[in-house]
Amino acid sequence: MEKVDCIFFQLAKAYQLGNRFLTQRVSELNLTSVQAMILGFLDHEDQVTSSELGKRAELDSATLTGILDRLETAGFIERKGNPDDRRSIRIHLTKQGKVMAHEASRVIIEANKEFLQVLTEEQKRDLHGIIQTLRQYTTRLKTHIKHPGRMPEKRSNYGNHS
Amino acid sequence: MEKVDCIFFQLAKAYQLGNRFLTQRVSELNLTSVQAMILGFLDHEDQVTSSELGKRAELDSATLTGILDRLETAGFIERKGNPDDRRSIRIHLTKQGKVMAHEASRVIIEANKEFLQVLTEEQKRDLHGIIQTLRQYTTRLKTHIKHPGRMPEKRSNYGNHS
DNA sequence: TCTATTATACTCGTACACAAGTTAATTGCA
DNA sequence: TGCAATTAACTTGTGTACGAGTATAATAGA
Repeated sequence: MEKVDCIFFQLAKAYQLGNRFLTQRVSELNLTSVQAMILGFLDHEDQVTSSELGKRAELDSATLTGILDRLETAGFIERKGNPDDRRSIRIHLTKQGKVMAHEASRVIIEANKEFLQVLTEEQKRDLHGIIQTLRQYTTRLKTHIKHPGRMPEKRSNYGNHS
Repeated sequence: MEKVDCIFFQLAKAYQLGNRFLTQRVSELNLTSVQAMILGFLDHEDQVTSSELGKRAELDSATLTGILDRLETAGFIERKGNPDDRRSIRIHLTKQGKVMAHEASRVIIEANKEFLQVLTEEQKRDLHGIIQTLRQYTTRLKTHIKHPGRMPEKRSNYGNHS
């Protein structure tokens, strides 16, 4: 198996290429690529809960917590408690966070165009369709979403702390 | 910018999807996806230097060092000094490393086929071509390969250890 | 020859991805 | 109503990506 024929290798390198590209573009804003994308989501809609944002960004809650920590430390977002559901939080952009989110969106759109400019319109459509197909079909085989049932059978002494 | 139209987002999720898929397949060997691929490279050609392997796997030397550490700890490879060039090392598979490398190759090939089975032959060719195009053209804009020249001008006191 | 440069492999620090597990709050159901 | 199951957010630990910097060895040029 040559690496050229290995889809996992090729996807990894394509991702890394895109990620380095975007990372460089947003580095002028002192953001990472992921932070910029999260701000982009928030630019589109503010005041969401962490789990809602996680669903949209398709991020693990552990990963998202870390990203939000850094965005909060940087002063771009704030976490606010939700009186309606005291488990959840609301994420909202600060004043400078709004400015930064708007800038991030702009840079991402720009980078997107530039990154794809080597492809023909047909190739762009093809790539879009192929990724959609892969994601739709393959997600069922192994998702990152927790399986609700089918745990490896613990019965009696579960939670037995004596 | 909807996330569907963001190539960076789509590439990231496609990669993560493939990576989770392969990770699950090679987990029966107690390997990570990257470890399996490195063993796959070594299955193809043994006794290479770290930098040579890094070039083939297109990995940063810092990243590769860590991966080799874990493969060495697991007993699959050994690092041997090279008398011809005392800076470099030779990586070679141990006895059980050879077995594992062969198994890893097998599982990767199998997983590759299964992962791509939802695509038509034409889509596979398209995807291949698109990724090649992106990687060839875009690599020039920002590579992870060190620029040999053009360092930010250090002159006199380089290596001045007094 | 001797010094500046380059190459090899390494360490360190930061950021993500993700599995697993925790705590507290909410919901569902008998 | 009361308890089990679920949910929200977080923590912990491991692995990977990568920028930056280090020590040692090899090499090229004056």
